[in-house]
Amino acid sequence: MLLILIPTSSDCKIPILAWKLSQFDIEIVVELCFFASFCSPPRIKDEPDDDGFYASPKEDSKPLKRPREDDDILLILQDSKAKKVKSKDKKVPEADKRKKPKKEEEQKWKWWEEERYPEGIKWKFLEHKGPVFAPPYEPLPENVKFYYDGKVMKLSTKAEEVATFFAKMLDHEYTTKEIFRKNFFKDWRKEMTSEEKSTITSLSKCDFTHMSQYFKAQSEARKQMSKEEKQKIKEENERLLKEYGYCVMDNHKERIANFKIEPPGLFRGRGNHPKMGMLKRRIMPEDIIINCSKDSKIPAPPPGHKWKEVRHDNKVTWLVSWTENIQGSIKYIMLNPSSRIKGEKDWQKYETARRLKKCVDKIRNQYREDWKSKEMKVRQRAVALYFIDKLALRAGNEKEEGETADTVGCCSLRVEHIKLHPELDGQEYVVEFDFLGKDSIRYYNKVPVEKRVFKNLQLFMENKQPEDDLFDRLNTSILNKHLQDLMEGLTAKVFRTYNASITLQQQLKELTNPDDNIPAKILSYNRANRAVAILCNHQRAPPKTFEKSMMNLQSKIDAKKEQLADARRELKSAKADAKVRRDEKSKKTVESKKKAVQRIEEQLMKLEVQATDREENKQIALGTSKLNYLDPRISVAWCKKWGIPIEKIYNKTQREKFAWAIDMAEEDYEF
DNA sequence: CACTAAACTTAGCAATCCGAGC
DNA sequence: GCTCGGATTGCTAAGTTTAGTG
Repeated sequence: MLLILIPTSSDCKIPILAWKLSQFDIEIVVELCFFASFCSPPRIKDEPDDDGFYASPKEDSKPLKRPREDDDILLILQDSKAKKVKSKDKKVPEADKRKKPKKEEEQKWKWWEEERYPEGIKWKFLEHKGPVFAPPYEPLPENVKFYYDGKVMKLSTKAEEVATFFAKMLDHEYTTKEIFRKNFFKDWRKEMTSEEKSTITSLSKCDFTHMSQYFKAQSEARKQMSKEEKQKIKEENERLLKEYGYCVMDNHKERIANFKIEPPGLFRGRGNHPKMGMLKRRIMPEDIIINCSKDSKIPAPPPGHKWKEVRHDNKVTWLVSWTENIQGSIKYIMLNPSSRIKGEKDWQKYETARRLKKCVDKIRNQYREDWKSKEMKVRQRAVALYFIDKLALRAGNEKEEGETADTVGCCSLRVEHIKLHPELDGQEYVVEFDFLGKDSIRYYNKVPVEKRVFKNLQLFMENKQPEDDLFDRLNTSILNKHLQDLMEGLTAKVFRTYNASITLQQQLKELTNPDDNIPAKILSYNRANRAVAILCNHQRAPPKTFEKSMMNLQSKIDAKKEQLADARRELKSAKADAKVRRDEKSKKTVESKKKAVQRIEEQLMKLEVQATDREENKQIALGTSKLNYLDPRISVAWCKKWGIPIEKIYNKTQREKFAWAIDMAEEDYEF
């Protein structure tokens, strides 16, 4: 198929083209959206309305995709921004290729205006300097003592290093925990000489307090350092960043996210982790796998050392990897979120969620049907999916017992995690959830559900022990396979992304009051954001200084109120004065007093809004959803629509991460 | 199909930074 | 200039999903 489109004004033609194509090939539509969204204001919302692909039963049976080999689409635009869009595996005559704008280079490279690589290929050229290793251990000064059983004991360097890890944590509650102490002691002994091992047989006889004091003094000293010294450290860090913090990927210099190797220390998992206190060992060059281009300058290992391996795999995005010793998992050094490779993926994630939007109704109807299935497996799948959709639960992979904290997600819920209330507080069929999720954050919620769901849950729980799986015929793999059949690229987490983003969009619509001033509008934004955070259960520990800071803010408000009262009094008397005198000067005074009152009113309002916002945010973390779940184009569009500076919503880092969205979304963007 | 390894995203907390108010 | 406290950044653990294997 060859299609040539010559629009007169680029704005209106794209959707029409998309419409026509959509009847043939979904993939192409996606690419066109991509295209449409950069060549002119994104008009994705104008895409054909759904039913084409999903809603109509007729379309349903048809394969979503047809072989791409036949497709060769070429768009030629007359406008200067001409770009080509072609199907991945076909060549387009070289002559038609227009040079990308040169010299726009590094400053702000708009990777989103470029063609994407074929599936699987992550880069063509990659060069970097390798990782920065943790600084070597510096033995304690002679005068800092360790005591065993009341007596001074000089430790070998290795044993001492591990001891310092413990000493540095002495104030933490977890050094009192049995598991932590047991794990620590076991691993510490492995680092001891045989004499040390035979002497040090009990952790409770170890006295780290002197060491601990020394470290406290050290960190105090660090705070007290002179400006020059601090400046020097800062410069050293900048040098390190400059040298190791960037790589070259396909002609562009890109920021690396974590170029420093994690230093050794004691592992402290989240929650009740069975491995807490274990020694996280020092990573050496011999542990490191380097990934880069064959034809790049390969990073040199530190003198006297070798890399474990150097490979050239452009099917992956990481630059460096090593295996960590606590869980035996692999750790990676990868690029910053502002990089092309992360940004594209992020963008794609939201596009997948938007595709779900088009077929979510159908999927919902489907799982509601499945609640009635005669197959247990299907019913369980359908109820689980309902939870994932309605409550934004995570998928819930099974975990190896004893390796990690006991936490669950949807598929791994156990009978003990829910309670069924046929009636509760005047509501029917209430399910009470109470479990620890990711990071051992508690999920607690009472949710009225459909009668069918309730009955199914009763069925699933029959003859089971509290510690049995609620969905015993289901796991994430089964669920995701099913989802894949419902929509290409659909997995459990897409529901979280979709529901988060659609909630933000809908809440913004509902909460934004056109007459509000900017701070009040931002409060509305934060409230919409908060609704999402609550949905996703993004909690935080109330800041330690919360109460105090609230009090401070309140006193500021009180002060401002007084100030306002004063200003009003002054205005009043000025007015009275002006009435008597009737001269220019007193009129001017009235004006300026009026202005002052207004200014103070605004300040007061701002403070009050701030107080409300903070109070409502006490235990809610907004960052996670903002960064990972909310399509940034929704926020950008909202800002444009209401004239809110984007800086009020996204800080510098966030603006870098979302540069693509800030550049392409217009005020009419719809998720 | 079950199992595991690998790759990549998502997560909360602690350390650090930085600017407003003294 | 200095200090306090909120904002930002860094850190790395803990998830999800995919790919590979027998």
